[in-house]
Amino acid sequence: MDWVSDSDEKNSDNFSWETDEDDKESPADPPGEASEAGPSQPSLYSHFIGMGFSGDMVEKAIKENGEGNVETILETLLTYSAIGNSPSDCEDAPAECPVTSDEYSFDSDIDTDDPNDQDFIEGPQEKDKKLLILVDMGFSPEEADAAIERCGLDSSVLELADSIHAAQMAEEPEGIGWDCPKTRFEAAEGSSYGSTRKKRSLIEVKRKLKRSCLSQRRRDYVRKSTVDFDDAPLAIPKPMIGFGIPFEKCITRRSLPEAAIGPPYFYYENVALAPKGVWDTISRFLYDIEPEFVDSKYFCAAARKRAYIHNLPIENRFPLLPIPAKTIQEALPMTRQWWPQWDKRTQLNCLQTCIASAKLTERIRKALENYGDLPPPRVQEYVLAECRKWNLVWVGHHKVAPLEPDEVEMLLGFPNNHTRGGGISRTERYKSLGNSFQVNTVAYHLSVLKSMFPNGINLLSLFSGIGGAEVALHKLGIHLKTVVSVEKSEVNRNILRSFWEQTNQKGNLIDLDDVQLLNGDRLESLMKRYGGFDLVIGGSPCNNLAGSNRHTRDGLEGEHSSLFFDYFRILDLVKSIMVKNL
DNA sequence: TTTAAGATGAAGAGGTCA
DNA sequence: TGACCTCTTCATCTTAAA
Repeated sequence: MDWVSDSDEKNSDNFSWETDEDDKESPADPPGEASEAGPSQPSLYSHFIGMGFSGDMVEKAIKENGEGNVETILETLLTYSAIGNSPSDCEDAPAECPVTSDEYSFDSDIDTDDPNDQDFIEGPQEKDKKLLILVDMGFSPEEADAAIERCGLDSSVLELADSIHAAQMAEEPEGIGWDCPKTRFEAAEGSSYGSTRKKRSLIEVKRKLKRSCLSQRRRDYVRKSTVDFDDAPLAIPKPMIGFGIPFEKCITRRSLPEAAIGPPYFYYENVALAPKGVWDTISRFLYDIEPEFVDSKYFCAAARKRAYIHNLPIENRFPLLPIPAKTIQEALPMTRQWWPQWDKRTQLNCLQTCIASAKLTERIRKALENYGDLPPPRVQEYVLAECRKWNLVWVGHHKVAPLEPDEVEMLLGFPNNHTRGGGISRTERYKSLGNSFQVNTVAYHLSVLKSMFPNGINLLSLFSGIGGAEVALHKLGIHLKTVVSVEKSEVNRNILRSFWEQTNQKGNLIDLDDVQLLNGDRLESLMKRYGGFDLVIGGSPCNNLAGSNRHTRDGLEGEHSSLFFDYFRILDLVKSIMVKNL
């Protein structure tokens, strides 16, 4: 077993794969300690730099839109990228596109008297930034430098990359590419040539620009009463069974957008009932794949409405055995003797991060103690409402209680005592469990990997939490050759480490604490050492999406939930690096 | 300093009914 | 079809207790 923590990386001289290059501060890295990454401007700045935009564009876009509006900043950046320095270019945009040169002109907003804008126009700093971005895109420094010489420093990164690509096309023979499936670039361009990393990025940027125009149009016209099919938000299917559930008739075939096909496999999860438009945006970024909406009540005794976007096959899925109980009374048999006839619940609601207080259960006991087995309707209604709200179960006569952490572990499909011990408090256990995957549900989706990777898989696990993905794969009997796990919470990292040790894993566990530190160089280094990733899995924070959040339900622009864009950024980098190394 | 308790609504889906 | 209603929701913040 080889386990390496992020802190060990920094402190150990034995960490051979970590080169000195990795220690150099990249412009994509936020300043300060890794664990301090947050919503501040440097973080946003590095966030978008990591996506391949120039520093000046990012600064300008943040200045225009404010720090809080991540999606608008992104759309502005995509617009900048496509129109480059020529506002007139945007006039060639589709007629319905509301982006005018007046609104999004890049040059026209430059104040030549402003030293900041002067830096933007020209300067060594700008050249360095463009060089770095091009290198990060996968071009060699020589190619990047030659392109700047050819096109001039005023050229946009997009134009420079186009120029490099043109030079590559002139040099490379035709017919090089993936055998099957087609690459995203091939799909987009109809080319027979296997894509380079940047070539695909260009297509993506252009595609997103088009979509950003559509999105802008959507914002402008959505208030009108006319119904446009394209503008209809994603509908949540009913029943919420995704492509199917065990032992029921399932959909076994689907057509993925071609841009989504190809290594690595990926699997993204978040709350299904997010604010309107969130899943449209997530889907748009994740290669236009339709989300699979699944309620875990079909897999266990608790509801958990989640959506999953993945490019996994959906044929020949199989469930984990034994099949978990699907009713409260079967899952928690000790409650049967106390369960009143007038409480018709058979399943629990979503298991959240907080539980009911002792005072509430005391109030319920007092409300019931004056009555026999059949309290009056108003008392029943009050008690049932609180029971549904807090997932209370009957543990005695007139006595309800919140679930114990062990019971939550069991309902979510984790091993007994998975989160217990090792210094974790009861409150932290509830919080970590409330934020985790339902293992049986995820395992059902991942089960198709077992026959595809008989010798095990390399896993990049983003926002790992308490290791729901790792547990699911382990329970499926899929050997974990290498797991690069990124999780900010030390408590959660300790839980995963404990799982790794308790289950005698023989593979490598590399443990990082901040997704924002995973830049192209570091990913390439990891992938070079371990041979790439077979699966990129993660569920980014839901804090700003969840209905329970009364304070900061800000959608994907929220402080925590905007980390989705890091999932996308990292996934796109992994795809690009793997294509490049084919 | 850490942990737990208690108070804090709103968004959105879905059902019913006129 | 739209108004109205019920139900559900991977949470956050402040304060008190240990």
